Amino acid sequence: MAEVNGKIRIKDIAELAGVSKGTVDRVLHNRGEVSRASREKVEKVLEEINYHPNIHASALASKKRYNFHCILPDHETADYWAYLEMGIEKQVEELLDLNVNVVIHYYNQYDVDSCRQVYASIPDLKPDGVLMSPLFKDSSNAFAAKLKELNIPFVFVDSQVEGVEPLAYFGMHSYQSGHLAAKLLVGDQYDIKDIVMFHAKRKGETGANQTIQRKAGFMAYIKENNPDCRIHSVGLYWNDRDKNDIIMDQFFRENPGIKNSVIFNSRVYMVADYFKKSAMKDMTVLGYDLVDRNVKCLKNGAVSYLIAQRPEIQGYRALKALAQHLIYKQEVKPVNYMPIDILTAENIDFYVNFPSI
Amino acid sequence: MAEVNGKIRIKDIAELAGVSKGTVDRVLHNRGEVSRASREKVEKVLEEINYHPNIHASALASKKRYNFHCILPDHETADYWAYLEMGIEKQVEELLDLNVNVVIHYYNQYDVDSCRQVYASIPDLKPDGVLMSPLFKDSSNAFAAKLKELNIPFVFVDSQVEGVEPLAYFGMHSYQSGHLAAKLLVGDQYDIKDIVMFHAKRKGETGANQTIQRKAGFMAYIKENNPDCRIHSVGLYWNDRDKNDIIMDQFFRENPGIKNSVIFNSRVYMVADYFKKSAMKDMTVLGYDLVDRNVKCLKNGAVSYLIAQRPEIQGYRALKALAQHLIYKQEVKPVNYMPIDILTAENIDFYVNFPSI
DNA sequence: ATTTAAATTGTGTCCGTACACAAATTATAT
DNA sequence: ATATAATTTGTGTACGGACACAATTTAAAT
Repeated sequence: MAEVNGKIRIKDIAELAGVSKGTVDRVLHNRGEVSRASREKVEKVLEEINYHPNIHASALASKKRYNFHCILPDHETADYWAYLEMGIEKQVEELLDLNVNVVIHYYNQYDVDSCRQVYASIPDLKPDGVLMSPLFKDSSNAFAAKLKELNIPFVFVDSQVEGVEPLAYFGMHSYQSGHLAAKLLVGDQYDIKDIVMFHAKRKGETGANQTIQRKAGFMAYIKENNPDCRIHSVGLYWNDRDKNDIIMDQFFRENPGIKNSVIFNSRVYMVADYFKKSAMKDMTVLGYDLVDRNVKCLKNGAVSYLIAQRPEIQGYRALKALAQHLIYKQEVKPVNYMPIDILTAENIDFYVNFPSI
Repeated sequence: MAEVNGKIRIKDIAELAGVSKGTVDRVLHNRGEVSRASREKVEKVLEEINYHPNIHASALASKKRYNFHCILPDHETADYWAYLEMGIEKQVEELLDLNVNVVIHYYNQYDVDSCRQVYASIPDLKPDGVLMSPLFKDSSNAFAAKLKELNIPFVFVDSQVEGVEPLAYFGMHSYQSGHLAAKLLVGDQYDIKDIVMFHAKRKGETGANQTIQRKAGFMAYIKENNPDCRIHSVGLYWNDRDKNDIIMDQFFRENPGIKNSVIFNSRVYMVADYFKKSAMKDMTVLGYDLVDRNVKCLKNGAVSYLIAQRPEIQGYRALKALAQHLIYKQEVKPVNYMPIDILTAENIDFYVNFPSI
């Protein structure tokens, strides 16, 4: 039998220390001048008792106002970013009564300029904190440096960029997730000698950083655990299905018998659809992220494994990190790698149905 | 760019409706008598604006006191129940300033009587809510009925018992987790023709309910997807390592070449240790729950897969469910199946290092 | 029409903290 | 020693809602 309690308030501390509650307040929050004698009296009492401020009273009385700004790629409903944003919204609800105002800004993830434009508009808004997904490496780096200069704390979600330290990062350890992908796809089935890996044919500054890391982890695992296995790389155009069909037709004509494929992003449903259309049964397909179409493929067997990274929690925690730092003055863990979740037809339902926050 | 705000308080509603804040309060909380005219005026205003009570002010002003009682098996550090209890403690912290007092009672999970004794002691404590792990089916059922009769809401964690509906259940869908275990262990590797399944040789009323379900799901999957596969069942004594060695020695002498084994509880490390000791390499071993020793086995390769069920979150959410029901008067989802997490050497670190709450 | 009871409504205080401001004390200057 | 400034301390109010209690209105009884 264990019990918890103990209610001591500021006025109790004041009484015990023989000072006024104003002085206790000054000691607690390090504001205003306090004579050495008073400070010591209060600190002595604080050491002896264990005081927990009443967060509700504190929140209620606080006169401070905060403005947080979030910068995310524009997105569809029910895709990866939508889930991340849902997490943000959840945290917004909790921050509402803390006088925190949150604004979300969107940029086109295929257009560096749109992103730069958003970045440029932020400083004038005098944010108290910024949450951002630094898809564009260079621009994001420059913006982060600017925020650092302005002394505005910022957090990264989804991906990191080197150069400037954020208050916190929430996202996947991409390299390790590639390792896991390889383990799931071939594991120690040494009879698997060919794997096809699909990737996007894109251009520009666009990140891909995430997928590059994933791929690297994947290849490293294969090299170490199944060195005879060949990895075939095929580039696809996500927005041109007809072209893809031709590319894939040709590839599988030239490489029949390949049964294992992997895609390091959320477009795995496109590949799965192709296999379905081409009546290529018994393919083992692995991809990333729980977007609706992927979930469907997982359930009907067209995709064997999805690797997921709890985007809602990323958004929720990242925004919360700003509040913890600015409002509660708590320490914030700077690097937060998300769990790398493995989803199959057998466990997907419980994953999507369970409210993660 | 999206924004959220809008601060309307009770006194604003009162003003708009032309009544006093007391009346608004009565309408909002359905307490005391309110004339039809007043009620309608207030309700009309409420429909037009969107009022969100300030949870901090509400918590601060509330004069209610609550006593929650939790009933758990006694346990070691860092085992399944310890994690569940950590989740409870986390929630306790959040409930502290809501004037909620939480007491945890322990029983011996191998002794029905100790459990009955705890159950018997609860009603006198006049709990406002109860959280329990109903390992012992019959006794728990009777106790749940008693609580129902006393009109005390209760939640189940870990396992369910039929008969009496709890306010909420948080736990794994055992049957489906067995399915998943089978998929991971044999998947569509049709060359696997033998599997060994270890189970506890125990006696008494003790649940096992969970493991029975897991086993059933496992067998069903094998039967459907790999009907030629034979499942060998071996009973072990968890507290007698020497005896187990003899049993396993004999089994593997009689059945050489079996490479796949499964255990439907957290004692998988015992089996893994045996394999290690007996220099039986390349065994594929699957077990349940993230207890420390299992994690160690997973990392050093002695165990291939662990299936986990987020016990901290079970505890956290279950206790929270009581608060949501009693304090916030919110609806509570009655059945909450936890995600069924798949852990391997490749993703375990991120899982254990990520603070789940 | 009064009185009395019942129903309804309004007022005021408290919860624990933050913070502005006034009061008191101490230091400095003349 | 006194005036003045600087430092330190104490007091009071606001935050928004819960709830006790007083005040008022309406209904019932005589």
